[in-house]
Amino acid sequence: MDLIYIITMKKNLHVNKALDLLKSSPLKVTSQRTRLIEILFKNGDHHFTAEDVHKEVDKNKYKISLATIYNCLNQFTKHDILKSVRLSSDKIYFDTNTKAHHHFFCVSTEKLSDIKSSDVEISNLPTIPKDKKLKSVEVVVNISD
Amino acid sequence: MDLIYIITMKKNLHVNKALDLLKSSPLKVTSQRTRLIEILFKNGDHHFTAEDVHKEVDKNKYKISLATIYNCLNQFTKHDILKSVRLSSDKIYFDTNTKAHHHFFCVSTEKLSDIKSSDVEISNLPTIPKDKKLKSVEVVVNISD
DNA sequence: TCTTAAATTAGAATTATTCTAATTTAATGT
DNA sequence: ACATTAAATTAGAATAATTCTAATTTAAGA
Repeated sequence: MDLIYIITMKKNLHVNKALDLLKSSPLKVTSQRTRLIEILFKNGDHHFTAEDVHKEVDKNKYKISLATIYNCLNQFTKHDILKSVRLSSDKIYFDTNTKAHHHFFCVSTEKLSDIKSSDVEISNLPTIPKDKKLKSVEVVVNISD
Repeated sequence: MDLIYIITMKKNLHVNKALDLLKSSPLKVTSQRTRLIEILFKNGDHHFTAEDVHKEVDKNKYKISLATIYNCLNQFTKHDILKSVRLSSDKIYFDTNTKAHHHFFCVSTEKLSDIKSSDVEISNLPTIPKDKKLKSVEVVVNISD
């Protein structure tokens, strides 16, 4: 009995980290947000669209409306719990890895995957136009089957 | 009178190049396509959305439907007369420069501009996943006011 | 000129996403 | 514990860019 109890207590590290980020953000900790974080972070770094999340929510028989899914993904992105990525796709992708890094995008499967930072290096950062400030540098390597 | 005639004959180099591409493509040369190319290429390399083109068409009092503008931009892209670019924007951008190159995107003004190829260099191209083939490498430097 | 496949068009449809406005809830102060 | 209030959730409507449909027109080759 004690053993079962211990196993139940064992929480996923990535989930806990994301929950901590949520707690230390100005966002309120709601059951929807907690459940979404559990779904999104349980398998470590990965990539998904709002529709992917919607399907996973349904599969888990959670009742979280699509509007809430969009709200949460956007709020999480704003507060650095997620990162969003735009590609040659009509959908917005989200990434649990919020650190600066780059991506492969397979145009056949529409799947996104990380490029290790060490695997790509930009040797000549171009000069930013006068009066503008740098936001981010995104490298997308488009691949196909 | 002869002089006026000569000036009228003087055609824009970029426009002529694009018209030649159209002629040597399998696409039919229609008045709509010719007019669009004249509008798009008259000022050399630049960037625009379908809506930008729609406004310019209206300004020139041409009657080209929005459906045709979309059809043409897509066909031109497919046949390498234009190139399309996706960014952290809900709109698709088109570029008269079809050669491989990179972009600044200003998130404040939503304007796209070219980065000279010589101004950015990727020193370590990451290893493409097995069974996939490389399509393109796109570097977007997001900037803001 | 005839033929035919391609192009154009208006307007409807689609799709991802955002908005609205009513209801519920979390967190704070009493 | 309880009341207050701002934030969150929700269903469904709205939006906006883009694509589709199906009827008409046109370019280009026989």
